[in-house]
Amino acid sequence: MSHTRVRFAPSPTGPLHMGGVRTALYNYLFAKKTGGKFLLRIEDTDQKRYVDGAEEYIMEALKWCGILWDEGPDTGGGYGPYRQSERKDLYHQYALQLIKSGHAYYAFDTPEELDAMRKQLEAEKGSNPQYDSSSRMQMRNSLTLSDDEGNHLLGSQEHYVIRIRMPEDEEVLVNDLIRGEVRVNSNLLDDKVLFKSDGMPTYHLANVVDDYLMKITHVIRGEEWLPSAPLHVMLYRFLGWETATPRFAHLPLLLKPDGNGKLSKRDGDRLGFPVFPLQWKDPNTAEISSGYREAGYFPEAFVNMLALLGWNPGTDQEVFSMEELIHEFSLERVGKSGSKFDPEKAKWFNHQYLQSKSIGEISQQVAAQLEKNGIQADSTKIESVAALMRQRANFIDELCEQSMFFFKAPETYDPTFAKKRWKEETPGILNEVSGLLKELNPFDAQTIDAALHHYMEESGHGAGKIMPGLRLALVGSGTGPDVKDIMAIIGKEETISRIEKAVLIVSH
RNA sequence: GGCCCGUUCGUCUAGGGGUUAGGACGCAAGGUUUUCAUCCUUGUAACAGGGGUUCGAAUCCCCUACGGGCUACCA
Repeated sequence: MSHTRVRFAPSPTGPLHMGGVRTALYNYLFAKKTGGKFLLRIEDTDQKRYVDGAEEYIMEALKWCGILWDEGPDTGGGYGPYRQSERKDLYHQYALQLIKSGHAYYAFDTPEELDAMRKQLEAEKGSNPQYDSSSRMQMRNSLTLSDDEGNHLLGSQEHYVIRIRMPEDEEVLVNDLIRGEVRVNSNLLDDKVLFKSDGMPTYHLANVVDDYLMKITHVIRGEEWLPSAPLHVMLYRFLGWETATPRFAHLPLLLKPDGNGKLSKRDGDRLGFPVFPLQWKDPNTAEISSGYREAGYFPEAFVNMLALLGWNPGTDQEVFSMEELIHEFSLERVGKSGSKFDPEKAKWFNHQYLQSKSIGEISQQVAAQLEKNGIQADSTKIESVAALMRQRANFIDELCEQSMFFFKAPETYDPTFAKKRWKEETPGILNEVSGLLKELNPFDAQTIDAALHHYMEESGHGAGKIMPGLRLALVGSGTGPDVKDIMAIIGKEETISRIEKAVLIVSH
């Protein structure tokens, strides 16, 4: 059995959509699972739509996700170049080959003529105007023109395209790994342009030629390509590569969380979640689109979430490392129907990873985030805070936000909580507690806890009389972890000082 | 309009003739005897509709409805 070779072939027309990332991921998983190669090929045959920085963005995004290619524009490989614009000279000969074998022809129709044809056909037939076997003989092409005329036009620098000559009434079979056999009659297929007047191939020709030359064994791509798959099958046949036709797998689409339709950038803006892996700034409009990386997602969580959107292992397991995904993945377990993206579940995945990462790694990121907010602290303290606070958060920045009081004494006190829990006797109690805390040594959570309980017994005050006041003094609000843990982390001096300050301020 | 693909809790999904239709997210209630979270427990909720096939259909077939994709000298 020959080695599997799959490719991800994005077009550098902008940032990579998360649906595109998922396509890349499934290709990658399939390649690694089967011990094959994963290649990255840039499909930049449309120079009009080329966007500066898009190619770099795609590569950076894939790398961030840990989706690494074995062959690609930067890494090279035995089948390069991996940018279609650099393969430009390759394609013409195959178009020519098709013309010679009678499977393609030159067409000279101008855009205006094509437009007129469509309008006329629409009027005549009521619908479905196509450049196909039924209409091609009414157009200006090498089939209808005399050889002399045709040659003259070709020689006179007149713009022309090369179209496939779709045969009449033939059944075209696409064998799809996900959907089974899809049959289409060739009468429904039109004479698609294969070679454009600008000297570039269209996607259809280029992807078939490159897949063949790059020895691609499996084409795993989005469902939007299913309608043109029969055309690609025909191309393999006409080029004489029928036995080398790759297996196809058309992936279901990623849908918007509400309503219908595929997930778009608009939905992200509207519902407040990123649809791109990385932040992107449009070089033309300067418009900024948010990314998962900048939103605080771990790449592992992002990838994990994406993997489960359309694929499942058939077990209850939901958290997967990349290694596990590679081990478990199979195209057979990819679903057929589109998946609505659920931003809430995405957060849940990040929460899972925030819990399972090492304290060291979490602390490092917390420290970096704190520094951005102008806070420096020693790593031991940050580690304690991270360990105590991470289970309450989904993201690093959320963790930091909720942990600010560890590093800065409260300047205001939540009035609602104060009104409810700060009683007349509270200052007195807090003064007693603070006096007691002064004597504690060591000042750790266990000792503090014991002292607090001892005080409760002695004084007869219940926890409800003591704790809320302490919390307000330490945090400034009614939220947070156990007060004894807070005290232990901020230390004796700071604890005493915050209590004294609160006693002074909260009671007015 | 035409062609193609699809349809199980609100969402992601398991299920491949016989199940109390399972899990997860979300939501709700209770618990962890200070809060807010986390966490644990419980609950909530689905086979689009109609015909077949069969002793028996979520599972197989057909039709309808609905949804989506494609229908460029874009990918």
